[in-house]
Amino acid sequence: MTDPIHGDRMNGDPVEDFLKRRKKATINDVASLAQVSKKTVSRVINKSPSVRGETRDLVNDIIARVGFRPDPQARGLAFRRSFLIGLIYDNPNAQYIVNMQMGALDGLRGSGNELVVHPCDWKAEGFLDEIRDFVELQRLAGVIILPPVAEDQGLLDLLDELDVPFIRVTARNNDVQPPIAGLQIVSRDRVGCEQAGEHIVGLGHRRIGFIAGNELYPSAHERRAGFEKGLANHGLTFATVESGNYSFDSGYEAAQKMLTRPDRPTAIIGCNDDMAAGAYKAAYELGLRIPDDLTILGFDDAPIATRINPTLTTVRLPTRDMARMASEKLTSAETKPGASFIFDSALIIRGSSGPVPK
Amino acid sequence: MTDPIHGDRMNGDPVEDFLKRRKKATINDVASLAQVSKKTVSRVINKSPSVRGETRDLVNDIIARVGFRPDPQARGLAFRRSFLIGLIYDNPNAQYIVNMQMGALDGLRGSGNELVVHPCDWKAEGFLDEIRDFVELQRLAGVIILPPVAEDQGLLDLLDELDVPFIRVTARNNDVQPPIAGLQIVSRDRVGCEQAGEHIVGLGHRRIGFIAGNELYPSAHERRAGFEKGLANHGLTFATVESGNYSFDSGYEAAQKMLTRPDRPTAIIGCNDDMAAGAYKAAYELGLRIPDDLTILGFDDAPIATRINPTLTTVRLPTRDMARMASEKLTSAETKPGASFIFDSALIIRGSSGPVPK
DNA sequence: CTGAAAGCGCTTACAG
DNA sequence: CTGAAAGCGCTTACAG
Repeated sequence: MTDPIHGDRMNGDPVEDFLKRRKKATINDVASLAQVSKKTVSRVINKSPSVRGETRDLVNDIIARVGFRPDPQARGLAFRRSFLIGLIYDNPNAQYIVNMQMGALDGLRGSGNELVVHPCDWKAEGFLDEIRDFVELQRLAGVIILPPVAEDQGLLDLLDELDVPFIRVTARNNDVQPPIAGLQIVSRDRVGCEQAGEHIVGLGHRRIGFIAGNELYPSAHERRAGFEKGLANHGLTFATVESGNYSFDSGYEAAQKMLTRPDRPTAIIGCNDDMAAGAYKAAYELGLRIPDDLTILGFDDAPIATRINPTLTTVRLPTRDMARMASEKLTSAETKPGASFIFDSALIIRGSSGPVPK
Repeated sequence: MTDPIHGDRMNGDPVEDFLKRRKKATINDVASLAQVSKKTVSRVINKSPSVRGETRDLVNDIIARVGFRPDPQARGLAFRRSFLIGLIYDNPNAQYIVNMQMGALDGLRGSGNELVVHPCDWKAEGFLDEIRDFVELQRLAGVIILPPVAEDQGLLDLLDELDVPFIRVTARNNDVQPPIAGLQIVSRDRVGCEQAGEHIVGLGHRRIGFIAGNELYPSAHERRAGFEKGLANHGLTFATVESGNYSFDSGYEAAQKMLTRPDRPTAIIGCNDDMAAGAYKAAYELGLRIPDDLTILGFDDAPIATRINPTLTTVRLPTRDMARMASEKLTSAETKPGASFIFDSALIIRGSSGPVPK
């Protein structure tokens, strides 16, 4: 037995000898141990079909035994692109961001890509230049964009120009707003909101107030449409609507206005949990008990939803799953250009919604 | 004027000609335009002192005009390390994580490094192997470790072995616990907690309950020591202590126990905001008003602190600044080995602390 | 199906 | 103070 290929059966096995040197294996080591050219090893790494099965198995065996993993920097240099996925966002919701990061990482696991986070100031001048520098210099393998930046057409055009694959996360409903081309993860905020609307009507509420979000954001538009649909299913409309901007303070102020009117609503829907929590504060200050005197609903199922008293009835989106899908589809060769992936929201009933006060 | 070096004064300026090709400049382009070797350009990039001032200025001028930025992958390949900083953590506090990321990015800006996030499961088996793979494969330029993983001696040993620079964020007080070597950002949780202890004693409270964190965590130990010091300054000790684990639920249960006793405390301190919020829930269910019937304090100044009613008196740490310092010191050549950088916490008085009930 | 040569864009080690 | 050669660890383009 002096077969150099099956050297493991010999004394002085070259693979064992190599391992004794305790050095990280390179493609050259694998090539020489397998007695093929480095190009062939490269083909195996990149799953080229034009490698004889026997050769492939031999090379893979050596790769496994020496623990070879191709250097992403060297590969990146030759490929003219890195193995880095950029995550671009300008969003104040910390739990949302962390969920998205976790999900994106879930989808990247085993792909050889890493996640580079890139919070930004969407409204700053020079925003696009800054993104251009980032994407070009890092030669990103792909970009995931979160709302609301994901609605910036200028950014999308830039990424197209830079020829970097990207995927957007959005609540945009292409039946309502002009569709945007390209890969996207679409949340149907409307679905759970309609359930929520039905829910409070079912509890007997008839005077229902709504704290709106900025309707330039698809999420705000879709959520409102969903809540309205839920009411409309029973012939109702909002008794009163105040504008908000998704912030706690704006929710507080909007609720104050509604609750200090003589015909105050018996239920208030916030377009997100933070504004709903602001409505809690207004109710607290006015001595209104939740849900006995006032029902409140939100959207997001943020951590705060289960930490305020009573716990908040809200609508949840599978954010982590959405992000996992985003990174999977972004990095998969099978993904069809322009594909959309849809996720539904769902109502979560907790303690803040109760029967209409007599 | 046919001076090739100051070609910009001629017709057919070579730099202008190059720019017309609209291709990203490489070190070779800069070298040929500056009529020096690429090695000299390399020296300028890397701020080698052994370059004649005149040559350096000329090269820098060309670099600026063609917008040359060295390719991090190529540089990384030659340097045998990347320009990536890893952020390793296993921490459920989303706002804390986001703050740390923002701060770390603040400190990295302009350094040419990017931030690769690496949440992990500290208690999973194979944790260290997974970190080893990550650090080795990416050839990280440095690692930032957040609590509580930052207390894992096995991890620190591994990073030492891998010879990657790292810096820890910790609440560990080296006067109390055995010191850990290496770069560290140290928060003095004790300081603000002592202020907080003084604060409630000053409000007249004498029966004070404490919801502890896991005292294996330096933060939990230090905070407790600080609160106790604040009381001790006035000859007081905790009337009752319940254990907790930093979770909302554990705070809720601990507070329930304290508040259902006949000699219930008039003030409860939670070792973090989440547990304090749990105490709110217990108080809410028992019909106790805050702060009229019960004073509550927390630690963190998490988002929830200003979203619950009344707003929570708490202690704040400059988390973002700490992280900025971490990445600055980690990547700076001037940083002395083993240096510590100290940050104090501070009391923030809000609506949840009031005079002791009569 | 496989390989030798050249190249990705930088730096190190060595000269001078 | 500056440069020509070799190399980092991969892949592309071309042959065969």
